[in-house]
Amino acid sequence: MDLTRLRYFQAVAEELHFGRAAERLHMAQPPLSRQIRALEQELEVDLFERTTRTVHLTEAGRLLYPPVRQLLLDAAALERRVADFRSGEGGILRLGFVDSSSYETMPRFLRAHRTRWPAIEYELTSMSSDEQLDALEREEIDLGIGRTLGNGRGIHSTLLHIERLVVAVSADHPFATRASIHISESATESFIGFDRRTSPSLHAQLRGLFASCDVDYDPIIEATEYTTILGLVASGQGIAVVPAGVQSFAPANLRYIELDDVAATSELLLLTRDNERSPLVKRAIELADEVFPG
Amino acid sequence: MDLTRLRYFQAVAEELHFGRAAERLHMAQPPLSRQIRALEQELEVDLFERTTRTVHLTEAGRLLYPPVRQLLLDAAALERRVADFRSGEGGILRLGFVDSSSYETMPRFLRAHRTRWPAIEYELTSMSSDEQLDALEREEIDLGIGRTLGNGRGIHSTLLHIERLVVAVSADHPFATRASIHISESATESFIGFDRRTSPSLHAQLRGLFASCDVDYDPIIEATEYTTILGLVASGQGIAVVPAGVQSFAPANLRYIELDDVAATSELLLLTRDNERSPLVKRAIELADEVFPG
DNA sequence: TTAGATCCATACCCAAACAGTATCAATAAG
DNA sequence: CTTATTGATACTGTTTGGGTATGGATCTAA
Repeated sequence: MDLTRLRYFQAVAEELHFGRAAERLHMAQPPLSRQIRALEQELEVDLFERTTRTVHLTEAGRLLYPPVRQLLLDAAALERRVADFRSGEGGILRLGFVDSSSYETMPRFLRAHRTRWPAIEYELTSMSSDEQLDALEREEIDLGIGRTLGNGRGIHSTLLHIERLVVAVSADHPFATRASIHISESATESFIGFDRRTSPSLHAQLRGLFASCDVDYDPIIEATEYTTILGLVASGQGIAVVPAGVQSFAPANLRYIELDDVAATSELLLLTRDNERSPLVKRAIELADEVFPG
Repeated sequence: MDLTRLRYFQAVAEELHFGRAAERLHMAQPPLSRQIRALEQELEVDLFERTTRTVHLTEAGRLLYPPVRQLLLDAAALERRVADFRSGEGGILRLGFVDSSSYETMPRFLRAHRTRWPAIEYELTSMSSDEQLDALEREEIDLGIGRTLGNGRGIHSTLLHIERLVVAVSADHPFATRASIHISESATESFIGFDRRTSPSLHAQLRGLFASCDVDYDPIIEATEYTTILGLVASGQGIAVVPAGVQSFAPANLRYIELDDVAATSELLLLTRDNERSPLVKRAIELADEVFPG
């Protein structure tokens, strides 16, 4: 079965006249008649009932016309898709993002991007910052939203947002009534943290921050999603240090406490390959500069 | 754009190896390579990035793969559709039915038919019995559910159901408290009836029935749908003689009264062309005999 | 009734498309 | 440095598809 023949079928089915259909298809009538015959023999059903004066659809023809029409429309859509891609209006962006960005920054970026380029499609994968750097190198993603600079690995980064770190505690924890605490006060706490194997650089960053206040940051439970971490915190199994962005995830018995320490921040970065040549990615970086100034 | 080339594209995209893809397509590798090149030139985009050792999809290739796969699945579905038709399991039945059958008999017939032949599609058109006879002759429908025999017009009929005629009156009408009446009692009533231009034979039938009791049946309002007629009756603008089947349509202030006259019946018939050769229609008649015995 | 017009089908021809074989060029592995 | 692997190229024979000319059937009009 061949799209050309289906196009011929559609034309004849709509005109119910071989001459006019041939004209519409910019061809002569005899080859059109022959192709329709060939299609009928291929399918082993008659599609038209013809006398020398009239043409009309058989039951099989009526049965086939609607889906054939749809198939041809879909094929045309496919061609438009290619045209969109060539014009730079379409394409596919593979975006990796850290789970903690999925509450604020990632949706905000995506919304702005979709508004500007509605024909572009996305392949979204949640992954840690370290996984993003690997995935960028292996060309498995085009864009990352993460927290780790990829210096010396051919990774370009654009600052999206400097976030405060906050402490998540359950509602019945002594800290819950405080407006803020110092890191040094948390020396005796049990921590719940992001999985250190998945995200070693995040772990190292927090460990360094806490060490500067003489606190040993060594989570007793680790998870790979913030909903898991915060659920464990809410059930009173420990406290967690998290980026401020996740605060929009607010179950009933969970409280977020500020950290007084000036250094308690984390940067969300837009990560791309240094040698990126895709205009889609370049324009995405420019858009990020507009949407997240400073 | 050609389905064959899209099939080649799909094979290479899935195998990521020209040799294996060619094998899968039962062809030699060189023509496959050439066809892929031709497709790329036709679309003016590169679909694969190839070295002499590796093949992988470009962005355009990734963008195209899912819809191409879908298009090929749709094309395969089209072929199955034809196969279903040839095997007699599929097809399209154009069914005309009188509005009054749409409350009981038509749905019952359709349910039985769909259960037996799930791959068959339907084109349902509400039309009067007389319109059905015309439509059958003009081959615009294959099957009719109506009340008029098409004797001498090459129409075959199968009895589905003998229905009592009943009288619909509004709740505050004198007849409303009666269990039954005689036609002769309705001599002074205003009638609301089915449009006589649309359905002359139904009008003639009722007129004849009432004349045998010396009542002049001459509706003052006529409509082409029973919901309209019964709405007007419910609002007290007259009474109507209707087949018992419509009683399942029961608004609050509407009452149905039996007719004592023995002749007050109407037959629902399955109408087909006498010279019908379609096995679909023949089997539909057989099914009707099973589902509506007697 | 007949001449003309209309319309789909058939016959024949040529050009373009396509698949096969043989072979080349580039790269990776030992 | 040799060998195996893999995609690209060159060349050839066959198939496919479209064009022109024409035939045969049917409807219309004089």
